[in-house]
Amino acid sequence: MENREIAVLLAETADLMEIAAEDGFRIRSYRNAASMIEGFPERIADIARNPERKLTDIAGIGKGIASVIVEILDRQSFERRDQLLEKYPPTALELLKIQGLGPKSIAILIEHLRISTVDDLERACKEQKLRTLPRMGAKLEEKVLRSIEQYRRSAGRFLLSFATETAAELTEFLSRTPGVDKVTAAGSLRRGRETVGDIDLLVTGPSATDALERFAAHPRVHQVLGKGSNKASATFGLEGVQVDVRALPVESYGAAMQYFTGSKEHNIAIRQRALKLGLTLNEYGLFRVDDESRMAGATEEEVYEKLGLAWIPPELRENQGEIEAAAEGRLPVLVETADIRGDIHMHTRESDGRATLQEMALEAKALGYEYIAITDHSKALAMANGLDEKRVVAFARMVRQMDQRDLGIRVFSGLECDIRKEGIMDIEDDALAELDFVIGSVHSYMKMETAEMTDRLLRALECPYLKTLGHPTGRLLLHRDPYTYDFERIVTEAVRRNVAFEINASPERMDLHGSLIRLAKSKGAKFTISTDAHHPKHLLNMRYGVTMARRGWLSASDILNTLPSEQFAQAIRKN
DNA sequence: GCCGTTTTCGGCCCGACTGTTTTCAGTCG
Repeated sequence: MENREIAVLLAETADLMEIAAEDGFRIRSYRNAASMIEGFPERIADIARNPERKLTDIAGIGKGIASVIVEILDRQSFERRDQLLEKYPPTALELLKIQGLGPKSIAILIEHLRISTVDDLERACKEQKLRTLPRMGAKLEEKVLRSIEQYRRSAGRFLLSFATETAAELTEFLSRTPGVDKVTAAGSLRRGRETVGDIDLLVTGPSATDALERFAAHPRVHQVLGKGSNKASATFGLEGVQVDVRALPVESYGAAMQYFTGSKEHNIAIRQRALKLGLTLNEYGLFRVDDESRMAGATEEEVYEKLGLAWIPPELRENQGEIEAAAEGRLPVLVETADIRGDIHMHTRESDGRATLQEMALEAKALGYEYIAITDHSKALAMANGLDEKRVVAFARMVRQMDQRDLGIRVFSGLECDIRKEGIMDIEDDALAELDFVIGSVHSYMKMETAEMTDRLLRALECPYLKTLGHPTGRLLLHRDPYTYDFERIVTEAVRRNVAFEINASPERMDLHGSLIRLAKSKGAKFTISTDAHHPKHLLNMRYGVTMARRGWLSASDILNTLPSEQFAQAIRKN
C-alpha cells in the first residue's frame, strides 16, 4: 500500500469524524498525520514492516495512529473508519466539497433529510427543504445551488499554468488602478502546486480598496460572490475559477503574504513557533503577546527573521521539515529557471511536433539556451509517426554533419524511445548507439499491476544507452492517475546504472511530483528538467518543471541540464 | 490523538464574513 492511499484513508476518516462532531483536536491529528504521510519520503509500509524502525518516530504519528496504520496495512481499513461508515454514507464526503456547506450542516442534512449525494442535495434545495432546518434559509439554498453548478463545471481545480496566466492577466489589470502600488498572487499558486483551487491576489497602496471595485467590474468577471471593504470574491472567465482579491495596508503586506501563501499546515507550525517565543502572528503582523506591540509585518523576510528563521521559499512551505531547516540555516539553494542551460526533450515534425529542428533551435537560442536535444518519438507510437531504426540512424548522422555554428546553439541527437509492454526498448541497441541522448518513456499499458510495471521498468533500465526516464509516473493532471511501481526500487536501480529522472515541465504533466523528487534525491538520483515541447512556444513551459524541482528541494547541482554544454556532453557519454 | 529544553497533563492557530439571528454558529481561507 502506498503512502498516498494511507493518507487518503486517514483524511477521509477525519472528514467523517468532523461530520460526527468528534473532538476537533483529534480530527486535526488525523489530518496532520495524513499530510505528513503523504509527503513522507519513504514508504510507510516498509517502515511498518521493518522491526528496526518505529512509526512513532515520524512527527505527527503517535501510538494511536501507528496502530491504525498497522491495521490499514493489514486490511485496507480500520475500526473507527468502519464505525463511521456504518453511520454515514461514503458519498457524504463529496458534500464537503460544496462551498458553503460544512460538516455541521451536512450532519443535519443527513439526519433530517437523508441526503447523501450531490444530486439529493440539489433536489432538496429546489424543493426548498433546507429552509425548514435550523440555521438554514432561502439564501443558503441559492448559494448551494450555485456551488453545485460550480462544482460540476470545474471539479474545483485548475492547472497551475492556467492559474498563472489568469493571475498575470488580473495582476496587470489591477496594477493599472491609480493608487495601487503592488499586486501579488499568493496561495497555492505562489507555492507552485501543480493544480490550484482558487486564485488569491493581494493588493496594497493608498487606494487599494478601489482595486476591489475595479475587479468586480472586470468584463470577464462571471459572478460576484461577495464584496466588502477588505475583500472581493468572484468567479472569473469561462472556466469559472474563483478569484479572491484582498486590499491590505502597506504595513501588513508581508504578514498577509505569509498568511495567504500558506500552506495551512505551514502556517499552523509557524504560529506555534511564534507562541513559544511569546509572539502571535496573524495576517496583519507579528505582535508580542504581553503588550501587543508590533514586531514585524511589512515584509515576509522580517516576519521570518523575527521568528528566528531564514526566509522560506514558498514552494517549500508544506510543513515538511522546511521550518526546522530554516531554523538551522540548512535550507537548500533552490534551482532557478535561469540555471537551466539546455532543453533536452522536444519534438519536431519528424514525429508529432509542429515545427522543424531549425525553428525549435532558434527559439531555444532566443531563450538563451546553450544547447538542446531533439527527441522525437520511436516507431511504437505509429500515430505520432515515430522513427524506426533507419530513420533514427539517418537523423543522428544528419545532426553530426550539420553545421551547428549557423544555428548558434548546440544540438544533440536524441530520441524519446518507447518502453514497450515487456520493458523492451522500441529501438535496437545498435541504432540507439548512434545517438547522443536517449529518453525512455512508457506510453501504453499504463494500468499494469505494480509488480509487473516494476519489472517492466527494471528491464528497460538494463538498456545501456538509456540516459533518462521520461515523465516517470505518466500522470496527466486532473485526467489520469500516475501508474504505479516500486518507486524506491527503480530509483535504486536507476542510480546504480546512472540513469536520471526527467522532471517533465509540460503543464499537464509536471511529472515527477515534488515528494517523489525528494525521495529520489535522498537515494542519490540525478534529474533533468525538460519541456517535452511539441511547438516552439512550449519551450516557455520550463518554469513549471523548475517549480516542481523546487518543490522537491532540488539545487542546480542535482540537475544535469544546468551543466555547461561540454560538461553535459560528458555526463551523457555512454558508460 | 499528539506532544514536551517550563509540562506525561493540559494544552493544541487566527480572524473575517455571512446568514440567521437578537448574540452567534458555521464556514472559509
